[in-house]
Amino acid sequence: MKNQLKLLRTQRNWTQADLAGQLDVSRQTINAIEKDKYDPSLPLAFKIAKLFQLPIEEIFDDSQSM
Amino acid sequence: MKNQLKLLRTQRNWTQADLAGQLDVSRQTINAIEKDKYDPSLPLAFKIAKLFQLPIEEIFDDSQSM
DNA sequence: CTTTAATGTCAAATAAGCTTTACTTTTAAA
DNA sequence: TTTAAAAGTAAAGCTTATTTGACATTAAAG
Repeated sequence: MKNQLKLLRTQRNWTQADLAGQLDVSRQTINAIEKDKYDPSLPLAFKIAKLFQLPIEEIFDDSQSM
Repeated sequence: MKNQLKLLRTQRNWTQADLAGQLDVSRQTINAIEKDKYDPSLPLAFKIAKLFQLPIEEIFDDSQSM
């Protein structure tokens, strides 16, 4: 599943560690999601969407997965 | 995390097994999500949203979680 | 060029999502 | 009221998400 996390983060001049801090997850989790190692849990996806004030569908894109 | 899965399903007169079949998951997975035993993965949430043609935020509600 | 912050990655451990099998309880209809 | 379908539940096992800790690579600024 592709996502816009890196774009949204860098637009705000946040480091992976900054974003991780705001979301209460580890820096490695942010890195893994940005690098498409795995998808976030649904609750984490909600938290991300809320932080960026965007619908989940505008941040994550499942068009090829499953 | 609360969700509208049971409502959406019963509105269509689908059994848990029907829905599970369309989503390619087990009947127990549908039951567990409806009974709030756990949250679906993000890819499954996308699949559910696509099936019901609704935004994820209109099916799932994280207002109290995390 | 060198230092330092940021990013990438890996391994081991734990937690959460999901499956299968199997059984019990509820619902509803004949 | 019996029967069958649907829903609920539970255990064991597998997969994926997340953490921590550690180390390597990249970038960018002095």
